[in-house]
Amino acid sequence: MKNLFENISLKNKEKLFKIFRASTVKFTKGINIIDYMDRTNSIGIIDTGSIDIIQTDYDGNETLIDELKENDIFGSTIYSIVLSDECSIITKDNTNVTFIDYREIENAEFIKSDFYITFVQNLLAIIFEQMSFKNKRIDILTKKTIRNKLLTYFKQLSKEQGSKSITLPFSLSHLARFISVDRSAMIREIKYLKEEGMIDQKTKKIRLYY
Amino acid sequence: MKNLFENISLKNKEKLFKIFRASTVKFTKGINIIDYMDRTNSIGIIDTGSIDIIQTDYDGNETLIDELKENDIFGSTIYSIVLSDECSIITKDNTNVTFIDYREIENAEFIKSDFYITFVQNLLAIIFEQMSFKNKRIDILTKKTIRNKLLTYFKQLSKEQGSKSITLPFSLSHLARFISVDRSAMIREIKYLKEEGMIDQKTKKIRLYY
DNA sequence: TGCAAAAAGTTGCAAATGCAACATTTGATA
DNA sequence: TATCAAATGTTGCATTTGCAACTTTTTGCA
Repeated sequence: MKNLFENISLKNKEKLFKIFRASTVKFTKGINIIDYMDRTNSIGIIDTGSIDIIQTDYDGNETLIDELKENDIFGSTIYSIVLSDECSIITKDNTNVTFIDYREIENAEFIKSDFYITFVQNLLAIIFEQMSFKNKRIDILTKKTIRNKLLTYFKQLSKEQGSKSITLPFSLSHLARFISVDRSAMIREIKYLKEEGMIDQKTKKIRLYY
Repeated sequence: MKNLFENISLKNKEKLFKIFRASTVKFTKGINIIDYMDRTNSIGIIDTGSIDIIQTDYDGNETLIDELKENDIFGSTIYSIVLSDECSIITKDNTNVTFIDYREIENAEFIKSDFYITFVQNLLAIIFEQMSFKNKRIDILTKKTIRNKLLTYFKQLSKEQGSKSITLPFSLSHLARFISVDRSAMIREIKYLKEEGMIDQKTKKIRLYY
């Protein structure tokens, strides 16, 4: 996975930080970052660690909007409406985040320097990757039954891992949140899939027979 | 909405076309573009017209993955796994699409020219907008009931249109496909919302009371 | 290695949803 | 303006799902 400052020297990285009025902030586990950021114009890049973007609606239900890891980007420009008051950005580990002022991408002075172009290209690559990730999630979420959501996700993994034997990158509880269904209902559906001989499954190891 | 070639002269646009091995293709209504594109390395930009990205699974169910309009971008880099065989890209009108070779963004020779930077910045702006759109759709799709999907979507529109009186940008049938629920079940839920005094609705005009 | 917390798995039941098969209204156009 | 297609709206019913309340298993770590 590409890093935002890949192929950029430390010196030039510091220059970029100046251009973008960037600052790196260290958060401990379990902090809501949103209280620390300028909601209107800044983009956060995760240097190390990981965060969850969680929305809580009026009756207290929590939905996992997004989960971000190293090199992922978040911010009001990307989430716009989503990043409203009901939203929290919670660190899952000790996490370092670099905030840059998005507006400066458009009117930077050092615009013709090599490292500026490298930076923008890196940014582009990261965003493309995130786009792809989001499209895959939408592909799952638009399926109407838990069964089809699971099968779609398994097929995606199978393609990525190049095999009919796949390993889930996270726990089943986590998978349920990711595909946005009730955990127990999901496990029940997995049981049915096993009974019908569509899959074999033991915790995170799954073999597809379809 | 930003155009990919905003602030770029016709002459420079032509240079960019050369750099990116770009070509513009005219499609009539109802064509599946996917047959005409290099699936691995090209990005399509819609100059005029609109397209639907539709997935058909084994039992013939069609899901609307995405619907793109002028200036939107699509391509294998973005959709990766989604753009597999079950996927079709169908023109809804007469549509002009410019294909560029994505790899050339990274190793272009004219990299320091003004218009190249402008181009990349335009691309960035367009992608940010699409990201935001996708996040909003995920926000809706992760809601577990039709009611919450509707309320979430209405709230988004209300924020965008700056009013509690909103106008749907498309038909109700279309809305059902967008939030990926059964149309009749959705209309039933809208009826309940009206009965409970949460909203007023007449075709595309909706007033929120919550 | 033992213990507490997280994850996995089960089940009954009420509520929500999809589906099918209609009737009615709206809108485009010949 | 007559006509046909698309969109809207309605309803019954079977299926799917979420939810709650459990038990059992796994895992991290003191």
